[in-house]
Amino acid sequence: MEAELQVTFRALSDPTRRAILMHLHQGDMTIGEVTDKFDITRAAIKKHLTILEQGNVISVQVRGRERINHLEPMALQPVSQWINSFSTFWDERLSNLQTVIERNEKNK
Amino acid sequence: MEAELQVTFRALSDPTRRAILMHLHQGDMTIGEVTDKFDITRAAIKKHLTILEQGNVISVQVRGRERINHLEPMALQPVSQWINSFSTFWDERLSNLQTVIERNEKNK
DNA sequence: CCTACATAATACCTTTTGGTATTATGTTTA
DNA sequence: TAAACATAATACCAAAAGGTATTATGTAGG
Repeated sequence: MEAELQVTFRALSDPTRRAILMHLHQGDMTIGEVTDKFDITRAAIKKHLTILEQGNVISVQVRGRERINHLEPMALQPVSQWINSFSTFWDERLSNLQTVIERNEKNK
Repeated sequence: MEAELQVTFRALSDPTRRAILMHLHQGDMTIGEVTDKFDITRAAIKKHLTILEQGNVISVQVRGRERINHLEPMALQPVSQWINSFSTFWDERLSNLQTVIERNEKNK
């Protein structure tokens, strides 16, 4: 459990990797496509993608000679839960969400 | 904004530091008291506390010759918000929380 | 005031991280 | 099948991180 948490936290702890996740949020991308979004070499991007994959934050599908990188947002859940285990914070959030949910109900 | 996110993520990215936060969740502690919970030197603990302080995740109050370390759970909010910005995940969480809130309502 | 003790500061070492460069491998496609 | 192209693998470098050891400093209390 702690081990899982750690690989995920490690994956998220670098600004470049978080930026990659944001890009993948728009849709799946090959290594080359990801590289085009940044000013660093493909090999460096590849290293980041490997760490993201180890953290289960992305999944990779090999298609022909390409590797398609796909965001796995559910992997963020353990991190979110860890954060929410600090109850003071949790209570505060809960009341904020109450408002959000009520607003959603009205729009139905 | 990214800068703030980064210092917080950095603070959380180490297992020892997360364990320190869990201990501080029980109550404020001096450096010595925190050290007693671990098997590493006081100097190493102090370095971790400095990084936690830079991430605004704890605050420090100097009292006489002691430094009282205090948890600041609200600092986790930007990280939580970043995670929730991945909407697939968010939608899933929202419905879970709906359940939690409804249960709370019944207990009032 | 002076001694004991908690924290601070500094120097130093090892490992990890982020990156580049280069070479190899495998897959299309003309 | 050969050439072009995308990814993989390896070696290497510099900087940062995590840690210990040691010395300095400041504060409480007898």
